[in-house]
Amino acid sequence: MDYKRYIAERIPVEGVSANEICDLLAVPPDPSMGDYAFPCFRFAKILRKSPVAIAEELKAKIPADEVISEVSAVNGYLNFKVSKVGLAEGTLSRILKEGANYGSSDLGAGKTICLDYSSVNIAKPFHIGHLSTTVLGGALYRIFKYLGYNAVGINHLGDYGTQFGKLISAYRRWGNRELVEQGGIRALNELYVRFHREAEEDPALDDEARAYFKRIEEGDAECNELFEWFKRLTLKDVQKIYDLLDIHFDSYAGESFYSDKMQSVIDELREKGLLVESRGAQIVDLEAYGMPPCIILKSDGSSLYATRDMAAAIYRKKTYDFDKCLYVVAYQQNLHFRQFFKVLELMGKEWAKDLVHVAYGMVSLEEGAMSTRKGNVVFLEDVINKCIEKAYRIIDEKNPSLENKEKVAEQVGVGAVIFGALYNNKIKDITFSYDKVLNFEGETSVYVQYTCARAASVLSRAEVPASYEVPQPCDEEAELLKALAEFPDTVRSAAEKYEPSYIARYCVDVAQKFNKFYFDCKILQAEEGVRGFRLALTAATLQVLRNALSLLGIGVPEKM
RNA sequence: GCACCGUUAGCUAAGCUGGAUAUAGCGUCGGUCUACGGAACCGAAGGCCAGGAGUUCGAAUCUCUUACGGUGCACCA
Repeated sequence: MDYKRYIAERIPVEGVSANEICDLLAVPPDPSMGDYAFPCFRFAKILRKSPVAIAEELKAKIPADEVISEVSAVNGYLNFKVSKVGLAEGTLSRILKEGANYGSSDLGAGKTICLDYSSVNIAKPFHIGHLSTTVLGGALYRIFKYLGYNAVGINHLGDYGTQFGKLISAYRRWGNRELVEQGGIRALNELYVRFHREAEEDPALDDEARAYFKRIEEGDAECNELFEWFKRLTLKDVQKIYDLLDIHFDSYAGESFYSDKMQSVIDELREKGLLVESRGAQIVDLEAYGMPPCIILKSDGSSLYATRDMAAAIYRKKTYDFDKCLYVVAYQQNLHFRQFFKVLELMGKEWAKDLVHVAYGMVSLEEGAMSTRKGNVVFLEDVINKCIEKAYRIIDEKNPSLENKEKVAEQVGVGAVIFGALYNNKIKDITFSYDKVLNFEGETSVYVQYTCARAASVLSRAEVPASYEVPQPCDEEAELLKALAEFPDTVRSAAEKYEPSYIARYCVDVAQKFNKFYFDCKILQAEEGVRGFRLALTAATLQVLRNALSLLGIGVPEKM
């Protein structure tokens, strides 16, 4: 049940609706003060009474009942305690009944949300700079699905541009079939890095690359065949990582997919009189909006990123009729998104307001920024493998007899990588360090998984009885119950704010509360009349943590 | 120069639409301790919430401003 709502309906303040009161209800800093608090300060002026007096008067008007067990007036706050037995019964029965669906809803029924994330570049290996978009997008995708939305995951492949001319040039000069077949994407990357190194000495290489790219565009069979091969290799390589991270897409329509869909955008811009010539290029002037112009066509007549993105947005609207379209892309591209969103708005697309740039902070190394061209990158595959290895070593040491250690080590190691990327607000920059990712203590996924393993271990020794008494919960139990009851709200606000970190932090909060409970209260040896309840509480905790972690793409081993 | 973002304990961070003594983890020091899994639990030390001004009964939170840091600003994506 909704306690806030229940309480709000019983607070009689003249001229203030239950809805407004509900919004004002807060949670006191210390549970001993109460479960909910109503601050009376802002009514002092209207009612011409002191907040303390208002609280006292309201208190007199609210009788305790089977839900509200106590009302008190303290320093202008009206504090409420709710019946813990009621809280326990309601929360536990709901979680155990709904199971894997606890926290889900039909909030988004009938609505479609497109999510553009990960967007790998062909022939470039996945490095830790791609982790955020992939893992954030993947989590949001699952969260929205969980809330009943029709989510469309789009991997907007970076498969268009002169860099592919460079790649073909490098391959022709220094590569061969065997080399690339054996070395895969890393071999391609080395060719690419070498091209840049040599092009610094010999600028003629750049001309050659441009010529090759032109041939791709013109449909030259040989060049396109090579390019398709590079594309296949990249997707195959990256799929390994997507499998580990539990990432899925419904569409792989990338930049090249839109190469024949840009002309109509250009025509429309021209028709609407938005396109003007400037310094030889075709632009949309955005000075009135405090932005530099959005370049639509270069002076040589070729298209740009913004043009393709607009074509893609229009295509997506037409194809999916989305209610929202999210772009999970680093904040460096902030201006670019503001520009092309504005141009679409100027074109009269009323749905331009539904385009959202979900910006996140950048990842750098302790030595500074990463650069694929210069070759100083940390490959995601290496990071994941190191984490899995470390997990394996620890399992081997702590629990040598564990079955399927490899599988468990994978869940633990991969979980650490995902969790590390999702634990903080997405906008914050991250300095990557192995020490941080490989830390398995404290506020980490490993701590949460360990908590699950403890709960699962208890439950493997005793089942939750079909019916059980609910005693007056102690503080540790009550705190845990309150946290469990919050899960549906947490999922909703994570979706609203596009912040999977809310869920990650929630997991740690629940785990901490469970561990406190676990330490202070015996479960299996509890006296009759308490044991069933504690088993149910344990089962409910495990269920909620499973649900929460699965939204992040993290698995829960039974034992570890 | 202009724009956007950030600045909270030694380090890494929470703090939702302003509300009661600012919250965790790591690290440090001390304790629980022979267990329903110690990858745990408890306690201590550690803070002019970058500086200043304003709005308000009340500001880490809102506004303005300064400083520092990051990012972006015309034919790359």
